[in-house]
Amino acid sequence: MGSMKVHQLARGFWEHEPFLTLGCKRLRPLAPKLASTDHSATSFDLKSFIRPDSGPRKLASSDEKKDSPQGETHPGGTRWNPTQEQIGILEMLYRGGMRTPNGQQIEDITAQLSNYGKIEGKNVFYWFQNHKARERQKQKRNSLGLSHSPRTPSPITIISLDTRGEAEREEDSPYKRKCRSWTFEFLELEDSRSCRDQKGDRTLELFPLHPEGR
Amino acid sequence: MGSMKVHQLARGFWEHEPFLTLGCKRLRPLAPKLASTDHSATSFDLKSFIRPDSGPRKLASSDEKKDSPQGETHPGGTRWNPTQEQIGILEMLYRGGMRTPNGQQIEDITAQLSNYGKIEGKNVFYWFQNHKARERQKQKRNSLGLSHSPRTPSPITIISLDTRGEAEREEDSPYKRKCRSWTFEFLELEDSRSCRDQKGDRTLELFPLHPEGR
DNA sequence: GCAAATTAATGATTTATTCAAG
DNA sequence: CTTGAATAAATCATTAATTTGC
Repeated sequence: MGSMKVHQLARGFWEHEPFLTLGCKRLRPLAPKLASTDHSATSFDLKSFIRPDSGPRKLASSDEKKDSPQGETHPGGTRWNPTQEQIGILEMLYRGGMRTPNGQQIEDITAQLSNYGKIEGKNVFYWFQNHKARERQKQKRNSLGLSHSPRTPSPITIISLDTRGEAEREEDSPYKRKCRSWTFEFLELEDSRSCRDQKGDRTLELFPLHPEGR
Repeated sequence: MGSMKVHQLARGFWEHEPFLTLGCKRLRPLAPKLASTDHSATSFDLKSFIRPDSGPRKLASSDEKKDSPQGETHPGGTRWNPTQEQIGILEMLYRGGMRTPNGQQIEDITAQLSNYGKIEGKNVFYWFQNHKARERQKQKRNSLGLSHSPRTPSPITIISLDTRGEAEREEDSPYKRKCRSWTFEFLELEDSRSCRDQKGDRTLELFPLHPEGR
């Protein structure tokens, strides 16, 4: 089950340097970065030298005054670390029926949640995506593992938030046309910690293709 | 100001949450964000989370100033209709090796392509996504159906679209970590946007729209 | 008791699939 | 049919829990 990956090392076929590679210092000789499925007992873990503070600061000007000294929200500032209040509100909204908020809704939610910690719109977006997906797979697993009682669809808790009769039942309808207006931020945060260049070993997925397809 | 009635008939867990519908008040003394163990009642004004979705998706397209040089345009604003020049440039970039441009690159490409017709960043993003996927599935189908002659990639034609020598040999590697920083556009605003206190210092950037946009 | 090593959760990206406009 | 647009699934990567050795 699943997709097996075949590492094809056809390094020569697509090996055409498209652009003039210059200045790209990101090309570091990092370790091969073995796949996570590695089972060897090599206790060589190299991810434990990320010192939270006083770490190797970049030689750039220390202009990242963003992180407050308290660092309560998320010290490192790498990825969003939600607070309990934020999670609570998000879960409540989820239970209220919200599944894929649009841009306006994300804006509002973000604005509100920012009172409890640093947060961005994409965090809200991702949270809903992940939560929805994981709830679904959890339910599926339960449905399979547990007794096959497909009844009891869910203990719906429809909290109608006065949507003026728009109904807006955002149930489990897959593939709904929602026009989410979004764009990129163009910030290009090229931090040294993230954005690892990660030499990509070509892997070709051989997923079960459809019989006829379309 | 709309008096949001909150019919919170949840299932008991959130019964005690005092939801203050403060309406236009948002100045909050910066919640202390206590430790995660704290579970105090978080007051939370759901200003207008479940906004009634703004039925018409036409976002104020009153400015039909878009006199397309080539007639290729999307008058109603339904979806992007690329011009030949745009497609040509995009294909060149693709054959040059670009697969998943980051925010900066998308910005550049969009800026360039906007000379040939209306375009947004997301169009560029989607184009690369779709083109990559469809090239792949086409190739897969070919390789499976019969020993089809492999499309010779042809000379690569260094395009170097004014990107100041941005190397970025983005090959056909699946799952590459790219730090694309993006946010939503949040211009779905119609009426009833009353209390937009617009902190401004929030993390969402709300960068000004491009001259070609909207 | 603490800190490194390991594991479990989950945030963030990319790919696959689907829908609908033209 | 072609393809832009959007969502779901898969997966990578980082952080918090948890375990383990001292």
